[in-house]
Amino acid sequence: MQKRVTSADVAREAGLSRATVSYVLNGDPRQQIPEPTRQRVHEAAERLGYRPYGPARLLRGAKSRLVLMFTPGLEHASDFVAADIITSLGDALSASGLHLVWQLGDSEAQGASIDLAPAVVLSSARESDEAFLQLRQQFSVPVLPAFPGLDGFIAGAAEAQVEHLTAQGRTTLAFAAPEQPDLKPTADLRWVGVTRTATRLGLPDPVRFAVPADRDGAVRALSTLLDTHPDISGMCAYNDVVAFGVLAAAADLGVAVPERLAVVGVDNHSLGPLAVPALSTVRADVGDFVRALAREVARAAAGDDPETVLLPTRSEVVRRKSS
Amino acid sequence: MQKRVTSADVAREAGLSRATVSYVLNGDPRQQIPEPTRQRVHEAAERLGYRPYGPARLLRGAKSRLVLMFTPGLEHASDFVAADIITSLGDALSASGLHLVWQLGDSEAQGASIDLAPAVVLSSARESDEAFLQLRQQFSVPVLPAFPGLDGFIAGAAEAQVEHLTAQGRTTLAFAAPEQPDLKPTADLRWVGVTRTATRLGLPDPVRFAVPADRDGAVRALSTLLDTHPDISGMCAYNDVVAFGVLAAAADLGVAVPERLAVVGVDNHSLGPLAVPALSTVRADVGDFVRALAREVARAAAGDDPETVLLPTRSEVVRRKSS
DNA sequence: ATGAAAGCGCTAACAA
DNA sequence: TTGTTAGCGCTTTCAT
Repeated sequence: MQKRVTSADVAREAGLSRATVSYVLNGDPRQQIPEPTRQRVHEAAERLGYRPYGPARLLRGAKSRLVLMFTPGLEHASDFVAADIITSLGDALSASGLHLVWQLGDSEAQGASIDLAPAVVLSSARESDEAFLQLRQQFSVPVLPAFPGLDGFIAGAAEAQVEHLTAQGRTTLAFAAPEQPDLKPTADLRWVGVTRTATRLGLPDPVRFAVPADRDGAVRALSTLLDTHPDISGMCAYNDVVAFGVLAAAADLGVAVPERLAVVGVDNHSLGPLAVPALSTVRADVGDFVRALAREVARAAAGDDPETVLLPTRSEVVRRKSS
Repeated sequence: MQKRVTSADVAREAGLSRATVSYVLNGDPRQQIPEPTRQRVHEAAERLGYRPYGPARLLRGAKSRLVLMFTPGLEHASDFVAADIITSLGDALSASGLHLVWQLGDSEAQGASIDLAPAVVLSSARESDEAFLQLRQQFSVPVLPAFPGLDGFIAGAAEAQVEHLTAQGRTTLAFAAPEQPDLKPTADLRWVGVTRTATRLGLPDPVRFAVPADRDGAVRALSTLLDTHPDISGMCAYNDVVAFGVLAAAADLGVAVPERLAVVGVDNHSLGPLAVPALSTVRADVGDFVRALAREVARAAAGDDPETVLLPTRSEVVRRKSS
């Protein structure tokens, strides 16, 4: 553990005071430092490899430039557009001079919150979730939802699916739900969107069924469904991953897609175009949302009042071969 | 921005000194604090919602419990077993009281390194990479490769692929490379593994070809390949994602898999079992590696000497329908 | 234009 | 057993 290079070292090296060093390095506009002096400081800092020490700076009262995001797990990150959002949010925040870092888990911040001094905390949990509240009381900085308006977003995707299938002349629909218990809340939301839209369009009530994650299970589930409800001709999948399960089952059962059964997923998964047949899906443009969220985070980091940002509720169809 | 609750506040509330508060809260074994006093402190802290302030603690010289990991992008996270490794590494580190956080980008740490005081830094880059060196000079703490021995790991996967295909009686092989330029280095490594193993087994030289990310491009590429090299019967894909492209192209071209062409990917992608036909793949058990890496990181965090940890070089085949 | 010094919140050596 | 205090590295007011 090499000794830390401090601004005092730089000052000594440059033959100046610590104050001058600080002025130069932070470009304090209220000070007039002659050019030669600036040079001396910069050279000394360079020579010594000086890096300001964050904790001291923060202790002094500097505003943190760190944004800490909590996500339960990595799978979740490939869920909906999360990966997209996270990546582009990072970029957008950099533009405001903020740095996005990321922690797995939903609130195990106990330890991290000690060594970490974020300006803002983001959580993938809903504002009403236990995990979210825990974060609120763990941190003394603003805690924001990373995916505000998720409910409307989810329902919107379902709406787009149903409308699309209807436009293709498929009116008797099924909803393919995932089996994982932790996905239940989201799946329920999507299901509500599906049924509500079906009702609005005057379609028969859709049928909900669960698709096991394993292929054999998926085959059995689809087989049973089509046996008991032979009139079903359109399938809204919870997401593209579930849709892959449906496509696999259809292939194994010899069910022709889209002739016999049209399938639509959600999320625009990168492998969708490579499915057999290529998977139709639904996706929302989150560009505006991400930019707005980044603005919102920057505002919160600066201590300004929040402003409501919501995920889009409109999704557009990406039509491929499966529908 | 509410005023921060300090240990002085707790001391005042409890009618004690800051030192006593600190002793109690940190459970200093060298002090004998009577039980009633401890109670008073804990109650006061609880009542005020006191949380120790990290920066001050670190400034005082506490060792950071933070491990910062750099990953270029999220796609990379779905690459090889990275997602697996990262998730389980986080768990393993928690067991040692360390907290894994994560930053996208390879060295744009300029800013973050200021507000962040990690005990150890991990980078997905190779030790010889520019980005890696940059991190080394940016941080004054140990910087470790997150995927040490990646070269052997990659070559090992290729070896397993070739051996598997050979065992299936496929001796004239092709290697399906991705087109993305940033994947080139890794793809080259895999290619070397493929050719070397083929040579060792006395097979004819494999043929390398690039698979565009889009379906049409993939179809054209595969079509051309099979036209020019009609004797090819086995395909090693760079990874499962590329393998999906090959499967899609084969389906579109009416090339029977595995009868006409056996396909093997790498990574055990979660969608592999749902491909049409289910995708054979190759994967290494990284459990031991992750545990060893966690130990290594903990050791580095404690300032102990490093010990070499390497990714496994042996991969096992997950045989499914495509081979 | 530059320097001296205070203080952010915390821990630990030293006093009482 | 508990309190006093120095000092970690940094910024910034105030004095020179």
